[in-house]
Amino acid sequence: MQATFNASASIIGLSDTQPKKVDRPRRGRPSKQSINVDTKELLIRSGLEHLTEYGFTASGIDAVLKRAGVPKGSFYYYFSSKEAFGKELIASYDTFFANKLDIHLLDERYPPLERLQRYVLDAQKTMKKFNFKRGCLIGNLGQEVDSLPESYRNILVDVFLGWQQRVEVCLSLAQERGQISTNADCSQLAEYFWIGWEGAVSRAKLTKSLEPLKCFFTHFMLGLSFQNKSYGD
Amino acid sequence: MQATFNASASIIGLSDTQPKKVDRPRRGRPSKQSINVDTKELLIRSGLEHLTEYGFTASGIDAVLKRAGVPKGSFYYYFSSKEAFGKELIASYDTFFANKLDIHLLDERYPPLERLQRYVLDAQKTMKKFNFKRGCLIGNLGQEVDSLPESYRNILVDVFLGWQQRVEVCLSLAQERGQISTNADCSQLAEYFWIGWEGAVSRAKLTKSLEPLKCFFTHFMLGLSFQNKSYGD
DNA sequence: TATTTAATAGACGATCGGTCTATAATAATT
DNA sequence: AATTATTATAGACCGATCGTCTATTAAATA
Repeated sequence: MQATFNASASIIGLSDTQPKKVDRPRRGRPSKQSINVDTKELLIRSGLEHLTEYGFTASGIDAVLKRAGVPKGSFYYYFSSKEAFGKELIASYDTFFANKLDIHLLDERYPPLERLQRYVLDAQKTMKKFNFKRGCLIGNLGQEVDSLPESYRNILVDVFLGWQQRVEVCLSLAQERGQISTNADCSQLAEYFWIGWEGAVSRAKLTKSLEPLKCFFTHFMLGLSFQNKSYGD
Repeated sequence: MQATFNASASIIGLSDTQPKKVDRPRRGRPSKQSINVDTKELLIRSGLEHLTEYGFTASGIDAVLKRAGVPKGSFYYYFSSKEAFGKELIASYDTFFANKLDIHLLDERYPPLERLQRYVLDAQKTMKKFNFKRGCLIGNLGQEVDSLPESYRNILVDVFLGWQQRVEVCLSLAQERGQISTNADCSQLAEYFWIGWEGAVSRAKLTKSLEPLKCFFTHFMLGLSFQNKSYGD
């Protein structure tokens, strides 16, 4: 499963996909040196925009194509099915998102817990930027997993595990520095973080407000302090 | 918006809706004394089963009708549209669910925080009973709200508010008894509960496991203790 | 018995999602 | 230069779904 990193990374870096045919390859076999991933990347990007907003079931191929300015016939040249398309979107999103987490959680300029907070602030900024229309692709698909191909289930679980491990590492660092008690289970805490955070993102989409994100994170951090004070030796 | 309470309450009390024509009214004008809400209730019940499992967008009218063993012609006799149907489902689910909460949270045989725990245990039992296929209708619709009629948004927000207020009352009781600090904001805590709980339900559906529910509630309760210890005067 | 009302039956059209075949444009081959 | 192979586009096509529509049945009512 090769993620098309450029396409996915662009979802937050750039403005919305415009339905322009400019710069897309012309009909016919292209020259050998011209790298023509443009159309495929455009479809992935458009797909990410749609699916983070509407989920899988409610997102039609036609809408994805229209947004990208790509004709329908091209779709099944690049992807064997909507299911396969979705898997590439997941991989792409995961690559982009895990990278984003790493950028924040491995940033040694800040203490571990502040890194987590910086990620949270980043996410808040992003949600606001898109007027709370775009949520988390993995959260969306997780919610509707029973309407999806069964093969998606394990993929989604694994993606969450990857994110969870990153947070766990960050929390363990905080633990080493004595900011969380040595008795606390950082793996459990990281799971707890993602469970609640996804709930918060969903609620933020619903209420079109940052408040749920702030509410969750505030109390999550308070909970961490408790782990520290009550279990510390 | 009148909720059909019997239909909604039955969603957990009884086994799945069977496509049986038994007991449904025959064709033609029924006798005056025979109360013929059966068909409508059957449709609501079937709709709740479908939508708690698959959400709104992925649930077709035909599937709901097939499960209930009701022919298509009847649907638009009882409901003017799928949108109107959905609103009745929400009202019905809310009535059922708020009642369930009240049963637990107002049960004076137990101290307030134990009541909340008893609700959580009840929910765990229910999710397991249905093999983690059925989640929370409101959580499902909340996630896909951007694909739904815009009128749904406020309705869903209000339903959450109602549930939140019930939990808030329960937490305030605990606060009166000194189990939560007087400084803690029970309204915020109740919001925090539902944000995280919905995330946990979604994750439990995905992983087909009780673990996320337990994980969230454990840490939520630990957080409460912290509120108590650190803010208490 | 005739009329009205309650409820079911299921055809129908518009739309849309997903797939497939045909075709165009260019590169590679000879 | 003509032929073949490859890349990508174009859009027809089928089936499913949503919502509406008319017809029909059966009981109550007058």
